[in-house]
Amino acid sequence: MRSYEQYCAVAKALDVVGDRWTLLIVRELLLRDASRYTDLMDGLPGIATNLLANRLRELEEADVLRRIDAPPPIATTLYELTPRGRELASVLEALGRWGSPLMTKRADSEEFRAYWLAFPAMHLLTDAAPKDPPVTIEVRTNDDVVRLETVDGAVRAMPGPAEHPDAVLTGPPDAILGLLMGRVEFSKAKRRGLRLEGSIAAVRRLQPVAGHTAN
Amino acid sequence: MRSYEQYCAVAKALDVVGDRWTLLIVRELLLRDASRYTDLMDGLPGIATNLLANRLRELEEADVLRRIDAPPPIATTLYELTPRGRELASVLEALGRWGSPLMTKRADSEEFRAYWLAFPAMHLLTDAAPKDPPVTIEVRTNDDVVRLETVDGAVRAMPGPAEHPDAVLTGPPDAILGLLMGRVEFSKAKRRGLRLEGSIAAVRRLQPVAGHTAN
DNA sequence: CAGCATCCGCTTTGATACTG
DNA sequence: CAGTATCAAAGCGGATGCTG
Repeated sequence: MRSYEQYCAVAKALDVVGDRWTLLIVRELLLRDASRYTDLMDGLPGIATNLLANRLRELEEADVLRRIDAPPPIATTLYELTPRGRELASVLEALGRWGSPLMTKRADSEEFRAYWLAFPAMHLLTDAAPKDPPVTIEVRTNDDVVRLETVDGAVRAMPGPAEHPDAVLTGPPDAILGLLMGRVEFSKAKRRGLRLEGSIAAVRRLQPVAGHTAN
Repeated sequence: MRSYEQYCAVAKALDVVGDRWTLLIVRELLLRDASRYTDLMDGLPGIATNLLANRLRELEEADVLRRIDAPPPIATTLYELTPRGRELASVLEALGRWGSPLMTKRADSEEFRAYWLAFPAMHLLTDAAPKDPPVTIEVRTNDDVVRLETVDGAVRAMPGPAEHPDAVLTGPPDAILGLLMGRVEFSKAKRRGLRLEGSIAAVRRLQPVAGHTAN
């Protein structure tokens, strides 16, 4: 992208990360850590392969990410954020918070990856009973599995199944997200295809932070 | 911009504000409140007039801003952010914070407006002596004047001159910003063209928040 | 197959000119 | 002042081809 040529910190930041796809590449690397080229392609449905290659080069020059040549057993290059790149987390968090009210019903055309749930889980949910023993909830959606865990009053999301989950949520992503964000009643979420095994109390421990219940 | 077609809050946000120039339009409206079309043109050096017209229409549809037809004496349309648009302040703040280390020496080609200083002043500076009586500093740069005031430990920036400033800083924007952000020594800032009238102690009350002294 | 580079049709951008 | 109209150039998306 052409520089804005403005002596302003916001414009300078956008000179680096304002290009199309750029912040979504950072999202992928924040959520999945070191990734292969093909992993990035899979997590960025719709991107053109030449464009991804260009962006990776630009972001490397801008010290946002670095490429590492994995040791012989793997034999592929990996991309990971630099410390400077990881500082973009606050930008992504603010954007995700602002975009959260737009996450209503999912259109059929919209792509989804289960690990994307880690973002709203971490930033938009808290544990309503932080003193109680931690809970683990397994979430199965889009043919993929993630687990949500309460840690010190916060909520963490990790890829893969849970060992002994307190609850298992299965169903379409918009029903699961609607329930967790308090936008959709449990009964309505069930009508949208949501299924619950285990403790509903464990699910109710996850509460949206103020300002995100509406809509 | 084409939608990313992803069921992800960050992608949804970027669908609305990810276009070129869009977040800078929001910056202008955050800093100057209701603005005329020509005011926006002036605060966005480099934008094409048709592009500004397009963006304003899109942002109005997205409930980010609204146009108000000012009463007869003014007889012009004004643009102002909606509450939803004002919530983008956190995104701009995160971007500005991240871009701040890039604000080193100003290139001759880079445009600058004095009121842009309000952003770093508000978000990146604090009052080191909040118990003491508040101070006012007048900043003259780029043929324009803004004043910085300490309020409850924070720093506020307002357009226009101060009545009885404790200090007056005059000089190029990068010297002023370098001094305030602690990146440039006072003596070096003077060599870059900075001039100080009044109390240097008043200026030293303004301290960068943690994480922004380096570089 | 992973990691690109090349080509091509289309859309967006930026510069300029023009209008009520 | 507040835009609209026009057009060349750049960027984007999709398909395909090349290399280890």
